[in-house]
Amino acid sequence: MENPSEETPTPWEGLPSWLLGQTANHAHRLVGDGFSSVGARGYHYRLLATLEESGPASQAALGRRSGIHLSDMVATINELADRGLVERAPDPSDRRRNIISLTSAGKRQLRRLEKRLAECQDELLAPLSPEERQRLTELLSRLLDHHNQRAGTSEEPWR
Amino acid sequence: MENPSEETPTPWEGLPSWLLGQTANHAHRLVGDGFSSVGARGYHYRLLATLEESGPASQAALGRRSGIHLSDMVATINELADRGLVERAPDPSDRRRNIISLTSAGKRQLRRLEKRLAECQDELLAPLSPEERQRLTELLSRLLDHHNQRAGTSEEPWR
DNA sequence: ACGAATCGTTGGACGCACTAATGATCGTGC
DNA sequence: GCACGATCATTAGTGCGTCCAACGATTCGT
Repeated sequence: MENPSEETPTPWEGLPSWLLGQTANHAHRLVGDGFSSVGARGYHYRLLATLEESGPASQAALGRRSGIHLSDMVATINELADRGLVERAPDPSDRRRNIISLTSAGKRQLRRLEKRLAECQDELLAPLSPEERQRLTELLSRLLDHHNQRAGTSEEPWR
Repeated sequence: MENPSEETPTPWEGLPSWLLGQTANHAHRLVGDGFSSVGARGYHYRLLATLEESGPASQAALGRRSGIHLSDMVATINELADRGLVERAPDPSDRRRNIISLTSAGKRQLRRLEKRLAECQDELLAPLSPEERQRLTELLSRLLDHHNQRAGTSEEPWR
């Protein structure tokens, strides 16, 4: 939002959905800036992290594990491969697949991103005490679980 | 995110910034769906609400009050004007300006949107008790205030 | 009267999420 | 053994929200 100068409060300003969205915006900007300061963005971190924790895998598998849409994997991997952080190699046992793996440069970049990320969490939660941070995290987790569940169950009726 | 099916938890899943973003996503979808069920989107509500509370005004003024970028006001007003919810008239006293005003159809639409919005808040916070809702709102407000303040102060050095 | 500021508008960008369509390739049921 | 359906990678395009750069037209300050 460009102009935070508000004399008269707007009707939507107190709504939880608005509060959530705005706070998430700040968080997003914080994290995004942190990432872009080392030439990366969210998808890069998510892919690198997934790659480290589950080892080399096909794009589709990585997409499932990281929650990145298959369509967006292509560009993300292109970008990372261009920077030499990741390698794309054909799978000899299944010619449809590419096997993506983390290079050592990729690992170093991941370390950098993790560091930035931790710093951002702290900046984000700066005005909150440790107990408050804990409570906020717990409340958000509950909300998220609830809504993720709803999303999962209504799609299950396949088969 | 397309695929919430995760066996192994990912490293970023517990981070406040992630929780915030995901929850905000659900909220955004909820509200967006609510709005689109009456043929509107977020900017429409914000503009209509601003219009009601501050009366007819120029696009620039409305942009400042609603936090909608001047560039985006054009399309928003076009869409609302096409639906007859808003009227664009030249300002006789300043030919640069258009004066935007709310029609009665616009007011009715605003009522609908407010109703949907309230329903969405409830759906969003469904798993939380009234006290928890209160606490969440308070924590988020604190965070938001903190970060909005930071944004405001560093730009002040005009004049 | 002149330059600075404001107003509306256009056209573009970005990040994230998602849909649809295509051509390869694989696997299974029959 | 092979046809059909599923899976994989890729391209292209949508949507929302946010923002930037540039433009002509107009008005304001001095």
